[in-house]
Amino acid sequence: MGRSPCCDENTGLKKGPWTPEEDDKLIKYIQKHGHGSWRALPKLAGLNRCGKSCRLRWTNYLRPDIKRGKFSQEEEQTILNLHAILGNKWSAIATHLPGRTDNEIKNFWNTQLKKKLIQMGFDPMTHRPRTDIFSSLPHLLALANLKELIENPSWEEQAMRLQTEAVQMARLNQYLQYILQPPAPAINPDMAALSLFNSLKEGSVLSQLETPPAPPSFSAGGGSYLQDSVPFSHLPDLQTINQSCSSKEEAPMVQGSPWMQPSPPSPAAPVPVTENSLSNTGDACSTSSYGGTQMWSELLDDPLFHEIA
DNA sequence: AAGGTGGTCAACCGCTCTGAG
DNA sequence: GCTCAGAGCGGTTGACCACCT
Repeated sequence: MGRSPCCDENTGLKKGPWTPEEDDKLIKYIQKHGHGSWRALPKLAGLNRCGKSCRLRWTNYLRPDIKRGKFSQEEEQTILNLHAILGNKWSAIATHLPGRTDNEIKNFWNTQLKKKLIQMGFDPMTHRPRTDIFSSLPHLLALANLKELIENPSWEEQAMRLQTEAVQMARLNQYLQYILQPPAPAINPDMAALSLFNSLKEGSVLSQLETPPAPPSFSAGGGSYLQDSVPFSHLPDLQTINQSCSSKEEAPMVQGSPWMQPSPPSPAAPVPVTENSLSNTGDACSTSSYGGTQMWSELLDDPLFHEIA
């Protein structure tokens, strides 16, 4: 297979913007003969262009049924709806918007709709509330630390504190990698979570995110206690994330995720496995959400996040 | 007035898909 | 079933323009 040779060959064909004369030739030829074979068209029409270039010029610009100008509210909504279903299938989306070309829709999406969604706090790929907090956590924490550094005159204290927090963050990172890695290791992340989070709670930045403290009264079945006792318990269930992410539509987003890198078992000693914990096939799926939307929005409403932002 | 910056959009690049031989 | 040419598609680039400093 591979690439069409027509644009590959160094044939001295013209590139770049089309002149009105070229447009005129192309329009007249197609009106008279139809486009037929695009490859053959340039020669027949007397154009020093490759067929591909002619096709693009015609379909994206010269076609008589092209609708130009701003997208209407309805069109915008249609694009959003279709993109949520079809993803970046611009040509498929274009078939539902008479007079609009895939290129035009693609440009509109990239320059305007995408930004709008991001500003509204939605992931433009999944159309769901953004949940990439973990990926930006280090930056947020750095900002938080910077803020404190500026406000607090005691550099020695700050240095000590930062050092402690660095260790804690390293452990947190290790933990996150651990619970998000593939299921192979037969360990129970819930126990690790309890241990690690308890150790992180005192005096760390994490404690600022905390929900009211609760005793670690968990059942042997594992899992449910997290909901009650762990600072991040108001976040969505990672298993739900994984189930959601295993769907074909979202899968590409997690390929090669750093969260998937195998990592040594957490020092916060895991305990034998339960069936539930095993299904945690782990990727961050970091930019998407699902049933836990509300919980995420609660987190996002946390004053700390606003303060940092 | 000049230079910098950001947004828009036409056009290109390179890959995949499709159908004929 | 395989190969190849042509068509189509999505991502990216770069020219142009408007606005800002």
